[in-house]
Amino acid sequence: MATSNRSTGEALLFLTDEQLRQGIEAMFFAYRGFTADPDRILDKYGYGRAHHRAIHFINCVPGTTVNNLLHILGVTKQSLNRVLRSLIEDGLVEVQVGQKDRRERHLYLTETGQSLEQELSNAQRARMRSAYRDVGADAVSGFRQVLEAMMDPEMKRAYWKLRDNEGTE
Amino acid sequence: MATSNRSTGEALLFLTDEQLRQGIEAMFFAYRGFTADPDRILDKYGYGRAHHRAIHFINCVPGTTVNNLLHILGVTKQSLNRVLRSLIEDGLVEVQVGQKDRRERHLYLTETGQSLEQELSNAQRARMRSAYRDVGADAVSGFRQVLEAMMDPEMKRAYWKLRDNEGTE
DNA sequence: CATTTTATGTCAGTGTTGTTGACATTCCAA
DNA sequence: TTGGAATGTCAACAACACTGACATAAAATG
Repeated sequence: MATSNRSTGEALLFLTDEQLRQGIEAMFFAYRGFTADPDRILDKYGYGRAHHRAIHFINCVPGTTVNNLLHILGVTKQSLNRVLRSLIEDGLVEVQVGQKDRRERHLYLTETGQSLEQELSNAQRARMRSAYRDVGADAVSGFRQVLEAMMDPEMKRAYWKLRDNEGTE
Repeated sequence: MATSNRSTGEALLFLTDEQLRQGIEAMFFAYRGFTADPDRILDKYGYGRAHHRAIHFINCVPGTTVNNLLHILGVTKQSLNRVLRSLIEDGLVEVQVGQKDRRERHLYLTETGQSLEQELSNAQRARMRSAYRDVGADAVSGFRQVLEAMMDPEMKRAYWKLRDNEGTE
């Protein structure tokens, strides 16, 4: 494997097993940093990462249904339900029964929920902004390209759908 | 916050809250892709991500001690011990009492362990290689720069220490 | 040599987050 | 109207992280 990479010449040196291994480890350590700040905040309120993800995407797509959220987050409805229940009980998330289809539950952040979302995303953005600023626009563009190329096709669709929502609403 | 970004002019458009939010979501979805292939393999053997991480770094630094691994992985010894015990029982990891300091346990992959490590890292590298190839060397360089800038300083040291080990051994 | 520190391992208990299984509700179509 | 599909809820369980307490062994220090 390594030799076949090398045999293709210097132009593809960035595809050696060693380079790929370093990329894998960089992802591992960077993701730890990526979640570290929100984790500390969530701890204060007795929440975990699952709560953060739910809050993030409800804020991103207000009025989304449970089923919709399920697919974005990639967990079972039962797992999501536990998280949602505590967020609803604590008054961070509001539920509206669907008007067209009364099986559906539409989810919204309350003011309290929005306030926590702000606290979380401010912290996460601060780290991201600092990293972006350190490396410059070109590196950021490369970063985004690689991440997108690493996603499962299904996740890529979810990712673009979110970006489209943001653009049209 | 958003307005303060915009007021700095077009040169820093990549630092808008919206750009940062997209970066955050890209990290989330990409990390899911990043772990998806190994997760499927681990499932076959009844292992989880914790086992993968241990196997990866034992393979990377053969003879590492438990304490060393603890710091790299950022988990408690109780948590790591549960994972190591099952890997040792199943004959994937071998333990050698330290010769200089007999309190230390040095960890090595057995042949079986190396074989699983190969299976896992081949799958993970395949996705990484495909992503790298899609976007080219420049984008990969940017990717690596941003990841490194996102790490906690302590993690950055661990990351570089691993890269140095690889270079000198 | 006595004491302290370090490295490791274990037991018990807890919390978050994922899973399945069972079940209720609602909608729609045959 | 009856049966199936979609949606959501409740209960029980498993994986894996955590803390705290404790045991052992060996190195380091006085």
